[in-house]
Amino acid sequence: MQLQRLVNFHKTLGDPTRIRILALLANGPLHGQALAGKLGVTPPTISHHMDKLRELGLIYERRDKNTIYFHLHANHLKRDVTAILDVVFQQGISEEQEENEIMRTQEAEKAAVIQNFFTLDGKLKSIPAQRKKKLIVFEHMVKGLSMGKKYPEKELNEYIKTFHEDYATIRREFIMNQYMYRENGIYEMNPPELWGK
Amino acid sequence: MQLQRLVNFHKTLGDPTRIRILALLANGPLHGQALAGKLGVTPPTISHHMDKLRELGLIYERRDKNTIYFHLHANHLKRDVTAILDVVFQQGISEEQEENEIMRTQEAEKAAVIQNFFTLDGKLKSIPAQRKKKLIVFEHMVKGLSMGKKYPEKELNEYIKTFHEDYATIRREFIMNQYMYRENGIYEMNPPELWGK
DNA sequence: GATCTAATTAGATAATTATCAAATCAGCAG
DNA sequence: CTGCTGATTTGATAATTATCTAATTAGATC
Repeated sequence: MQLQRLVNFHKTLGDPTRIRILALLANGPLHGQALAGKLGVTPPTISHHMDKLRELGLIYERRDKNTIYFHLHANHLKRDVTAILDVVFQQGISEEQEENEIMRTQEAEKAAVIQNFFTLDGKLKSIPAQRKKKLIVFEHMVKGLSMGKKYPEKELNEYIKTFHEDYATIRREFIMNQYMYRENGIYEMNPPELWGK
Repeated sequence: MQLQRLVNFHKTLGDPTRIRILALLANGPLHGQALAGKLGVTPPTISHHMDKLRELGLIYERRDKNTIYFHLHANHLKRDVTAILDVVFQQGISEEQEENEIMRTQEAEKAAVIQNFFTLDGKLKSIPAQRKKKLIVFEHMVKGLSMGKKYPEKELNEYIKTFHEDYATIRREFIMNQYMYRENGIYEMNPPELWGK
């Protein structure tokens, strides 16, 4: 349940090499040997750490020829870091960021949908049939992409595959629901005002 | 530095017994044997875990006769949990909670003062002479108390002592600057609007 | 001072794990 | 098919650490 995963999460972050890996990946993807070089350890050690980070859903990888590029799942990291507060205190986070009640309820609803449709390690169980829920799920996934960055179709597919194998359907939905737009094969995020319109 | 402390923090939270201790203390102070009983471990084990939690400044203790009550420093926990995001990403937290620029600047200023006047484990190095900085420091300390709760002078002293040994001066300042008020020996927080007035 | 209670310290054990070298695997380019 | 390159797996080692029992300390009470 909850506790064991929390323990794993913090145990995994409780290692200097792994924290440094996350910090390096925050500036963009890197392949294994590059990480090994920058950190002064051997490739097997990187493999070992990547296993643990992957288990938490904090990274995903994209392959190019023989080289595997590791990417940071920044939104997962941000989401999971405060999870311990939800366990230690009955309800999450602190008073000052409760904002107004409407926002809170909306967010709670979204959180519930995400809880339902994603596994603990961040995979999408299935695409919701209900439009409203579908949009919540898409928004969650799209938040892991960077505003202003250009994504070749192949890279976008790989990203979506970290959630669900049917990347083609989801990529099409991204466009249909205005989360992204395509310009001769290159994808880019729309501003949030357009999402779901 | 930063990194080693971050690692320690997460390593310490990476243990089920310690997380359960924090969750128990979130509902109010408990003494060692009570913790040992509820968790099904022996008192030495509790001592061991308390050492680690104390090192991080996540708990403080108050003695009553032979019994030592452990309290959770909830504000320290909340503060430290997201520290890793500041390290992994150059700047802290996420965009959506940046609020307006003025708030951000004020908060940054406060953070700088707190950084300067508190040690890493949450002790107050000295009482600032400048009034403005002093108020920031007091506000930080007062935030660890609970709104609406009544504090006997002795308990308030003990709390303040977890920051600085000169509890008498600081307790007096709390009153003079309207952070708290006293009613026949019992102290209680004022609403935030009055603080520093 | 003698005794009681609660906590801590000391010492031991078993489990976990970060790391490396060596071997193996998986694509890719001739 | 053959070799090349980067990643993973295997197996070993050293370090860390959660937990226990036994011994000790620190206050309080009588």
